[in-house]
Amino acid sequence: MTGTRRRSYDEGCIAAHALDLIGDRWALLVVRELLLGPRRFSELRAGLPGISANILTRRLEEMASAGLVRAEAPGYGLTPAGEGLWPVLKALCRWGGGQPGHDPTLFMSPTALMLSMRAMCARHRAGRHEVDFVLEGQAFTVVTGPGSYRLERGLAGAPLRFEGGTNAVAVAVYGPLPLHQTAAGLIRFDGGIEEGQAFLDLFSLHIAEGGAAPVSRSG
Amino acid sequence: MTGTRRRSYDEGCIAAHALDLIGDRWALLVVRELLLGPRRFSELRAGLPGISANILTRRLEEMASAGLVRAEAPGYGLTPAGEGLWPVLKALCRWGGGQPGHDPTLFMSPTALMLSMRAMCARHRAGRHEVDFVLEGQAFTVVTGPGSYRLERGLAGAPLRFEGGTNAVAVAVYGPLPLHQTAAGLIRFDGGIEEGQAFLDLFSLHIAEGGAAPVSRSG
DNA sequence: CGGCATCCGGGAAGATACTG
DNA sequence: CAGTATCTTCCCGGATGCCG
Repeated sequence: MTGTRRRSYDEGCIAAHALDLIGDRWALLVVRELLLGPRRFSELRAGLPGISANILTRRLEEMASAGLVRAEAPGYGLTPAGEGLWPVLKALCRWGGGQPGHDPTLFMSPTALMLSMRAMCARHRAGRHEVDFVLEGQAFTVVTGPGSYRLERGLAGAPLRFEGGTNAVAVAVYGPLPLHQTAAGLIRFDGGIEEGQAFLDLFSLHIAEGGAAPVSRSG
Repeated sequence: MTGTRRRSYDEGCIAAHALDLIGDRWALLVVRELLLGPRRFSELRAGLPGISANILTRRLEEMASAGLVRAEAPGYGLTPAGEGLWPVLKALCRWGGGQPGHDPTLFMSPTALMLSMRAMCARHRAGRHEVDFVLEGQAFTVVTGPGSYRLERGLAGAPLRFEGGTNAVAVAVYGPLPLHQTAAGLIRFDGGIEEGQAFLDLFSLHIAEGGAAPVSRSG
């Protein structure tokens, strides 16, 4: 049987309502894995190695009945409501990047890294860059510009290209080492190293607070 | 004693890390109740009627050891890390407001309503308004301006003033009726009804994506 | 193999009663 | 007022098995 009546906060607060819909364990991480396009059941499992199959099945059912996910041709995709969760995930990334206890050596899915970069990019000072990524065989393209950030699956034959394990590329992006010291090791970098460094300099796990007003007063 | 080892997603993803810290049930709602200043244990319970005392105790302990909450003079307050969660809560509000199934007749805490308004205000087209609120005895002051929104506890003797039950005021703010039809009933409104309507027109549960202005319901 | 159903153990959530 | 103690309920998560 379906759970008939799911656990609810029973509040009129819209944040509580949101948490009624996507507050269950794994739910937002499933959204994360689907944000760049539909995925098959096994691909979802590969991106969420900690989830067990029956929990993923249950989550997908619940999220489908909540209107966030729908079964598609060979797998599952987000509905527009599900895609609307990107700002939530982005806010989580920007907050979580500043919190201690983060262990970048733990498993990271290619989608998770690419989305975290979209969340953490200082796009207001971004020049135009076209960058291809190949992370454990999965291809992505990033195009930055002043105030804009485009991220898609697939390759574009961009002048810059990173390839390697997701965690290794994450170290290149967020770690302290300059690109010319990183590239030789676990990842492969193609393109101009100066522009590659300029691109990587856009990303930091610790977001500058925006400068003006404290968060508690405005926002 | 402490839970020794808390459940974790064991991922390097920073969103997963964030959820490790504030993904537990009730955690973000506790943050919500504390965002406008410290609260006593009983005040937290009053703002979260669905939580039981032992769960609240446990959550506060865990959130304290995660560095989000600290025991203060008579109760509990947020640390800077905890206050940094406002963008997450704001994103949840803005997403949840557009999701079906929301029941505004359910319990709503004064803090929840005031924060939801800060999240949903179309502040880019806000004129300057000073508004006092008294919700079930709790006082708040809102000052809007173009692009700004200040919200604090306490009264400022503002020219506009709403008083009443939280849910009734929420209906006035988000509901379809114009102020002159609402005010007579469950809530009390003091001040110029035109300016009051202009103020209320800033708020909608459904955020227009590109910033297009929702239809005014004053006419 | 991909997807889903079922059974079971452990642990968190939840209700209630009680204590300093 | 601010929790603690205890009991029950339910969800999570692992293992297994069924069916396409």
